[in-house]
Amino acid sequence: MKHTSPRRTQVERTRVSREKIIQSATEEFSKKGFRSAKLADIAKAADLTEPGLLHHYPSKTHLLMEVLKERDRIDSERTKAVLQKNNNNIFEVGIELVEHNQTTPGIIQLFNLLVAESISPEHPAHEYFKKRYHNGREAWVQIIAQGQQEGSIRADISADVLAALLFAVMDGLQVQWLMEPEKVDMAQIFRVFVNLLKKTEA
Amino acid sequence: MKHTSPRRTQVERTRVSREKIIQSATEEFSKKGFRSAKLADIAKAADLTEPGLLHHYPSKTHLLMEVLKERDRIDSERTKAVLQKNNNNIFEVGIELVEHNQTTPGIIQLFNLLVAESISPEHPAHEYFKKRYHNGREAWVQIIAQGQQEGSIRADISADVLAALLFAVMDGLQVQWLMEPEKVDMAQIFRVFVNLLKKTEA
DNA sequence: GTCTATACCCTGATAGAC
DNA sequence: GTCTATCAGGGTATAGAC
Repeated sequence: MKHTSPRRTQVERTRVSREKIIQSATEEFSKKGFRSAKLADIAKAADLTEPGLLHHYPSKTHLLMEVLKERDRIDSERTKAVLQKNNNNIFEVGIELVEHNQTTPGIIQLFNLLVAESISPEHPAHEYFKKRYHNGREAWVQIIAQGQQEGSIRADISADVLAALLFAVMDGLQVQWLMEPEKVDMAQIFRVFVNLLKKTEA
Repeated sequence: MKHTSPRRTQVERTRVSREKIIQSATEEFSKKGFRSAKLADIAKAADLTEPGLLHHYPSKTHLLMEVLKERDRIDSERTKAVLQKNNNNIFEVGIELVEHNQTTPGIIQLFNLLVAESISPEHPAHEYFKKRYHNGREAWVQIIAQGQQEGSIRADISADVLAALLFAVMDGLQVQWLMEPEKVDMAQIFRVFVNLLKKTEA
């Protein structure tokens, strides 16, 4: 009689492998960026050889794109949940996002590094990040404009400019935090900034 | 009789070569970052072969360090001049720096990319940028604290936090600007931010 | 100071067996 | 689906002539 207990279908095996690969790839890209991360290292961390990995993702670039897609999926779910929970309140939404970011240094470094790399037009993720930044700013402009209409956000500065500043503060604090994690409390500093955006009594 | 007109001493030839090398290296590192910039390309742009370049700077890492040293020299001179000219007025100093940055996209991208790469402790410029950020923030803390004592800067937020925010806004705006140069006016947005720091009438 | 030639390693990707 | 073997290409750095 055949021993059957830790049996897996082909599809399951594939799913498990791919999950491990994406996870390892995310880590390696976080540490080294796209260009200097090595397929061999990613494969090793996923308990595979290089050709084993390439069976699932035909090239390094494909792999990067899958990593980004997966992050998008996770992040957009999170953001949607936070927005609903806080009823589009910019103050709470922003703060909650920053607080959450402070628990995932790896992911923050991944984006920080890939954004910098991808400024060159030849970079495989160039268009991806251009769009991401554009859409991200647009989304904040909407939220801020809404807050201005409702009277919770100061209206003496345009929503465009406020969104750019908010975005800039988030990005900039991340760099400082990655440099000196123990000395920079992103969430605390961000809270102070958000208070600067509140409508002051006339 | 010997023809002597475009004659150069050895020392002069060396100086000219090195200047060209540093300039080319700065450009290549700006475009590709340290890890994926190629010595051959740098050499070519400086009208040299690779071994010709390596005669002056024994390794890629040495070359990077010289590029950074040179930028430091130039930047610290500039900053000193601006500080004196504006009598340590944080508003004018910051704005003038941002305005100047907006004319040198290459340099901004160089630092943006190297900072991101150098978060990994193994990166040759890791310590360099850690120090640079630390010192940079310290310098701004001093300037801001002075402004608070003089009564030009709001004192309801600590100088530490204000410096972190100022630094963050500068860095963050740079990324947005590199992404969409035509859509982001760093200086204009920065001016708005600086106004948020001014002391409000009681 | 600069060159040609070359050593040598690393890396992404392919071929083909199991 | 995963492996071993291997290739092709590119990258830093050195040796040694001029």
